[in-house]
Amino acid sequence: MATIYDVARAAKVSLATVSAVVNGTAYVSPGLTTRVTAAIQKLGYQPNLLARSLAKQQTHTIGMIVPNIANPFWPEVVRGVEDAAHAAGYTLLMASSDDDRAKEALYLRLFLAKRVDGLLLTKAAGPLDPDLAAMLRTTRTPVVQLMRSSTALGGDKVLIDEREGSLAAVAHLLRLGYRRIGMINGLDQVSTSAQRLEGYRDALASWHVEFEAALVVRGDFRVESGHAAGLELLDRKPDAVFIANYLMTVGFMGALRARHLRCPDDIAVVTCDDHPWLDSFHPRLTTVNLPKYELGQAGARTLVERLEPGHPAGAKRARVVTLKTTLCLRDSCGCDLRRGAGA
Amino acid sequence: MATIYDVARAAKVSLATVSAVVNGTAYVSPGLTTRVTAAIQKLGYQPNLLARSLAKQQTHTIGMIVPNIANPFWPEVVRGVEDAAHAAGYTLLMASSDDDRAKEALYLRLFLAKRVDGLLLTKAAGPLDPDLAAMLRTTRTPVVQLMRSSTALGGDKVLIDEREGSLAAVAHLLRLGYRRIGMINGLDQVSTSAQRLEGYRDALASWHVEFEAALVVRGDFRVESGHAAGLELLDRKPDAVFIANYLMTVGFMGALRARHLRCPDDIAVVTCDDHPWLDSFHPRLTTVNLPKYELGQAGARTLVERLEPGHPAGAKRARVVTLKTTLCLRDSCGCDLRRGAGA
DNA sequence: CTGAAAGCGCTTACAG
DNA sequence: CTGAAAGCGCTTACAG
Repeated sequence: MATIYDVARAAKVSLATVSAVVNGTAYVSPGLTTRVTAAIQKLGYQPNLLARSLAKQQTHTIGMIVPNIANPFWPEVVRGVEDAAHAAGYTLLMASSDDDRAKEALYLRLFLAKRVDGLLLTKAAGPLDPDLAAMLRTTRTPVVQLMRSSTALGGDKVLIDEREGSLAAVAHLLRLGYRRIGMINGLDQVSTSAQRLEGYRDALASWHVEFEAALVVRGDFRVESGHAAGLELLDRKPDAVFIANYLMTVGFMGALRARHLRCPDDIAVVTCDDHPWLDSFHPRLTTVNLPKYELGQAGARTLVERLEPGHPAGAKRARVVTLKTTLCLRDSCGCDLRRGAGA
Repeated sequence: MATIYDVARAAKVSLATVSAVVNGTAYVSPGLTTRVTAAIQKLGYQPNLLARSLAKQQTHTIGMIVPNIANPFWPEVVRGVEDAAHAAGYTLLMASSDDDRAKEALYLRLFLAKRVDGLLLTKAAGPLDPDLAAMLRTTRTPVVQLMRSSTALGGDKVLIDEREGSLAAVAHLLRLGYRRIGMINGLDQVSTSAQRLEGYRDALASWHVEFEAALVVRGDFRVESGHAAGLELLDRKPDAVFIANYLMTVGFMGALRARHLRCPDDIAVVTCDDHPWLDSFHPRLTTVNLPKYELGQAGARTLVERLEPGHPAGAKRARVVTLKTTLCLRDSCGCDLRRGAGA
């Protein structure tokens, strides 16, 4: 690969001049400019961004850590990030933590060592290694928390109003007349799980339905856990169930089949996270639609704003943006069966 | 951040000594070693990988370009890549091309400028810019082609035997007695589309069913195109249809609803790409299961092998590995309805 | 076994 | 407006 030296030599100018025309960072006379661009053309010169990054102390790369890219919730979020990041001139380093703190720490250190300009983090279940928190602080690497909020970390956050979404979902079930509403929640020590539980409890409370601890069981966002949680929950004879994500709902449907139960006839289901294909297959799921793409997009934009000069970095206060959900009514809640029944 | 200079000064040794203990690249006496490690501890020194990369001409980063991470086919592939790459000490730069050649070229140049050690590329529809092909060659950046094979590019390939998968799918439909089998294929100028069509035609041929060009319509892998293609195809009264991916099948199901047709009662469907949730919703799709995770894993491993020394880079011939599909029988093909009917 | 020096390919004051 | 020089933070021959 040709270097800036080669170009300078070919154009018979100095390094600084080449750099100036490449970056448009200073006026260069038309004559020299054409000589330089010609040399660049001829040599096929492409600036080495590694060297540039080292010199400028800025990589134009952002690191993103999600729990698991293979969980269908995340790809759309990543796409939002990718589009917004790219539009602002940033590239994306990606990794999955599997909600494993050790893995998360590993990737975090790695990304820091690679000198990403900033991080988009969906905190793995549990606290953040204090070492890491300190490192984040001393390196002054901005991190915006995405989807999940950890108190171990300050800074910007882009979240979804899970409490309200869950409340709406459970209130809908209550309105339809269901009274033994189970819940399959996500991992403990994850902020969304706490918020969803809160929404669930608030809905029950406002309908004066007593909270029954045995009706909420915990999963880990994966299919198998939804299946296991479902079997456990079904023994307690709920008439409806609210599930924290799609993959666990898939598992729950398997549990239903194992018990020869039908949805929504025997039991109603409302779940979090909508997908284009839910319309086409039965039972058509009623869901709390989470704005995935917008989440990623807003996250990346927030990070970029924090990164770009012009915003006196230290001066700007932490920002937290909260996106709204919408309830997406279909068949699995038993709307059609129950309409009016609970009124 | 502390630099290697700071460590050297604190430990009262030279740079080379610090480098030697950090990298374990040469013997250092126990005394100096402890002094150095103590200094590293005390200063919280983390090597700057950017500087290292520049010096070593090696970033331990690989770039991956997929058509669209939000298409549910890709996340699992990315996960396979991520796991294998990370296991070998590589980080992943990711981008979606949207099957847009210009976007692909942009990302390719960017990744090259960032000096990725190698690339995992699922070629966007259409040829590769000759400039880019030349650049890939002169920089000697290994690229392994994933899922799709472009003749514009030599080198390693990790593919799926789409022809055989499609043949099995269509043969299954023929065996059940269907004779007017439509096809919704993917984008033109994409190798998988050609192979799937080939499998479709071969199946028809071996059953002595005449190929009817009007029965194969083209989509672009997205939901809307499956819907539009479906409406078009349904006018031609097929009794079964083979669809090239999941998203288009989702769109096709919408077209079925619009025409008040049921699957499999009125029309049978077999599609490519299996998912955990297909078991839980109706109609339960019969699919050609594509080994997504394995594809990504094999791709990353192939690339890493090409990258690691010990394998005389130039000497090793291009390798192409082809993964097998399996037919996953469920309800949408009408197995239950038709068993024996076509025999 | 250890250290001084050059080099990786850029950017950016600072003179002229 | 243009150029020589130092610096970004490492690695790696090469002496000693």
